[in-house]
Amino acid sequence: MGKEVRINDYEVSGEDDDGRATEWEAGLPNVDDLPPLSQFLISPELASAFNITPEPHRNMIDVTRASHKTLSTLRGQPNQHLVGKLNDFASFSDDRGEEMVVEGEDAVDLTPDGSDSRKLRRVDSGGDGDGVGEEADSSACTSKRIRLVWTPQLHRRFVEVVTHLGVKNAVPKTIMQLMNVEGLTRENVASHLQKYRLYVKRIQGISNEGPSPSDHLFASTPVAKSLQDSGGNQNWHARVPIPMQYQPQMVPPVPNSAGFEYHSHPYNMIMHPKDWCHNSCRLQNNLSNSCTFSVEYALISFSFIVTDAIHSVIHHYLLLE
DNA sequence: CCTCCAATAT
DNA sequence: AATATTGGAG
Repeated sequence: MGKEVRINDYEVSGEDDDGRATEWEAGLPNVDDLPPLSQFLISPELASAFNITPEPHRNMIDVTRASHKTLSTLRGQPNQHLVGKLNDFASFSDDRGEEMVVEGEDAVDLTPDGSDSRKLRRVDSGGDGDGVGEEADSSACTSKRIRLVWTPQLHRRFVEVVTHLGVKNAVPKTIMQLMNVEGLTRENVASHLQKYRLYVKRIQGISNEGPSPSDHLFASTPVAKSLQDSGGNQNWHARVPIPMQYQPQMVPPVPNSAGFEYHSHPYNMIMHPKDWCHNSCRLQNNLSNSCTFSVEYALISFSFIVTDAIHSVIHHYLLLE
C-alpha cells in the first residue's frame, strides 16, 4: 500500500531521546513536591466512598520491579523495532502539538478494549507488509472522491471564516479560499454550509428552548453572528491570521480488524479508509515535505508518552527514597 | 461556462 | 446522521 510513512523527515535526529528525557525532567515537579511513596494518593475516606480497595504499601523494590517489567514489555524482542517507531512518533507528536493526537482519539471509534498488542502488530505490518505501489492504486483513484469528516477543529475554522464574512460573502468558494485548508474542496464546504445554515435556522427558530441534544459538532462552536448581520469584519485578518496551508498527508491504510482506519490532518480532516487511495492519488503530486501517520500511530505514541511520564514519576520516587 | 443552493443519494 | 452528488436557477 502506497508509500511507507515518512516519519524520518520530521524526526529530531540524534539526541532526541536524551533531549526528550531532559525535557520531561524539566517539566516534572520538584522532588519536594512529590508525596512520599508511603503516602496514599487517595485518602481512605475517598477510597471507601468509591469502593476503591487501597493498594498495599509499595516500597522501592516494588517500584523498580514494576518499572523493569513495563520496560521489558515495551522493549521486548517482538516489538523491538516497533519501539523505535514509537519513539519517532512520540517526538513527532511533540512537534505537532496536541491537536491530532487528541482529536484522532476522539474521532475514531475506539474499541475500549483495543489491546495494545493488536495495535502494535498492525503498526508493524503497516511498515513493510505489503508492497502495493501507488500505481496499482492509481487506477481506482480517479473514480471516487474522499469523504471528509468535519472535525471540531475543521468546523471551528469554518465558523471563523463564515463569521467574519458577511452573509453575502459567506458562499462556498470564498469560505473555502479563506479557510485555506489544502485538500478541502468547494463541494465539501458547500455541503457543510448547507447543513450549517439549517442548523442556524433551527436554533434561531427555537431560540428560547433548550438546545437540542443533537448537533454536537455545531453546538460546540458558537454560531456565526454575521450569518444574521450583514457585512463582515474588516479587522479580521489582523486578528485571526490565516494559518499556513497544510500539506496533504497520506499514510498507507493499515488493514484493521475493526474495519476502520482514519488519517489525521491538520484541522483534523479525517478520511475514511475506503477513500484513502483516492485521496492519495489525487494529492500525491503535492506531497513535498509531508509526514504521514495514522491515528493508530498517534494513539500508540500517545500511550508511549504517558508511559514515559509514568516512568519519570517513578524515577522521582526512587530518588526520593 | 461557473457558482450557488436545495434536493436527493449514499 | 453526516457527507457527497445532482440538477435547476441565476
